Amino acid sequence: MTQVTGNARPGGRTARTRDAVHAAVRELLATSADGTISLPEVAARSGVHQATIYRRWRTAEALLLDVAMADVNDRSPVPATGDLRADLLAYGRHLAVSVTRPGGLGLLRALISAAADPAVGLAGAGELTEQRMERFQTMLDRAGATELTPVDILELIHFPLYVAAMMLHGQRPPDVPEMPGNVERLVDNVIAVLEHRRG
Amino acid sequence: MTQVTGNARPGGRTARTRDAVHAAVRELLATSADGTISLPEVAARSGVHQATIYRRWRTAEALLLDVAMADVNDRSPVPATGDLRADLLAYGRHLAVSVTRPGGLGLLRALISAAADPAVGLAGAGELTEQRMERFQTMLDRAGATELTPVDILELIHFPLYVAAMMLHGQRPPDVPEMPGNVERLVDNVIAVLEHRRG
DNA sequence: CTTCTAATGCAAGTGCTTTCGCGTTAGAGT
DNA sequence: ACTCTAACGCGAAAGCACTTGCATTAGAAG
Repeated sequence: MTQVTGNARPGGRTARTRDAVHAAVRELLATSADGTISLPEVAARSGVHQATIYRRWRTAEALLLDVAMADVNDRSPVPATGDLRADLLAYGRHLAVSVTRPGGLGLLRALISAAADPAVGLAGAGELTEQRMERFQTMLDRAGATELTPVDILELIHFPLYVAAMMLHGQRPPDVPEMPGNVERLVDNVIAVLEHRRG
Repeated sequence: MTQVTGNARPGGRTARTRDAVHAAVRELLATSADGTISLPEVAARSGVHQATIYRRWRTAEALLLDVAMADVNDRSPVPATGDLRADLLAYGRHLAVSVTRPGGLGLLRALISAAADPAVGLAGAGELTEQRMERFQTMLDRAGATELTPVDILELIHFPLYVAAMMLHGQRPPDVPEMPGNVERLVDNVIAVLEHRRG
C-alpha cells in the first residue's frame, strides 16, 4: 500500500510532487502538537492537489511512513567500529536527538504503527527493519558480542528511548536536557546483560 | 479532561450509563484492528446517545483512558514477596497476557498517549503511574534491590513488552506463543543490570 | 411527597475528511 | 518530432465525526 520506489514512471514531475509533499509533511510535523497531520493541510502547504495526495498515499499514516523511511535511509547511520560501548553510545545519542526534535517522534510513531498493521507491516516497514537488524548484527559481530542479538538492542536502547521521548513530548523544550544521561544508562544496561550472559 | 470520580451526582443512572459505555468500549476494542474506536460506534452499541458520550468524555482518547484506568485498578496487581525474580516474572507474565489479549493493547496505548498529552498527562495518567511506581518501589525495597529504580522496571520490562505486543498484534493468534520466553529473558536482563551495578 | 437540577435523549446542523468523474499535462517510448 | 498514457489538477459531492439548543427524565435534597 505504501509508495513503491520502482515506479513505472519515476520521472521529473512525479519526483517533484513527491519532494514537495515530503517537505510539507516535515514542516507540518514540526509544528504539530500531537504528531498527526491532515492531508488537506499537506495539500495546501505543498501546492499539490488533495486528490493527488489521496490517490498516491491513500492515508495520512502511509504518507508518514513514506517520509519516515526516506528520512531514516538518508541520515541515521549505525556505526560498527568494534567498540560496542562507543557504537551504542553514538547510535543512542543520535537516536535520542532525532527522536526528540520536533517532527522526529511522529516519524518513529509511524514506523511503529505501520509495523502493527498486518497489511503494511511486513511489506512496508519490514524491509527497513531488516536492514537495521543486519546493521545491528554487524555491530555486534565486529565487537565479538555473540551473546547479544539485534532484538536486545531494540529492547534495551530503542524502545526505552522511544517511549521516553513520547512521554517527555510537550513537557520539555526541544533542547533535550537529560536524554544523554539516559542514553548512557541504557548502554550500560546492554553491557551488563552481555557480561551476565558470559557468566 | 477525564472523568472525575468524585462527582456531584454519582447516582444510579450515571453509573449505569458509564458501565454500558465502558462495556461497549471493551467489546469494540476487542474487534478493532488498529486499537482505535469511534464514539458514534460506542454510542450505537451501548445504547447511550452520542451527545451524552461527547459531553462526558469529550474525546475517544479520554474515554479509552477512563476505561484503561478502571481496568488497571481492578485487576493487574504488583507482587512484592521479597523474591525479586519471582515478583518480576509474575508481573511480567501477567502483563504479557493482558497486553496481548484483544483489547488490552488499546488500553495501554491510551495510557501512553495520555501521558504524552501535557493537558491530561500529569493530572490523568499521572496518578495511576505514581501508584504503580510506588508499588514497584515496594517490590524493590522488599527484595533489597536498592540499586534499581521503578524507571528501570519500566524500561526493561514494561516498554519492551508493550512494543513487542504492538508489533506482534495482527500477526499472531491471541494464544501468546513465545511471550513467556521473552518475559524470562527480560527479567534476566533486570537481574543482570542489578548485579552489574553492585559491582 | 415535593422541589430542584444534573444528566440524558433527541434531532438538526456544522465542518472536515475522503472520494469520484472528467479534462489536462508532461514524461517515456519510438 | 510524434504518440501514448500515467500522473495530475479541478470542482463537486458523499460520508463521517462532532457540536448545539431544547425538552425530558431521574437521582438528590429538604
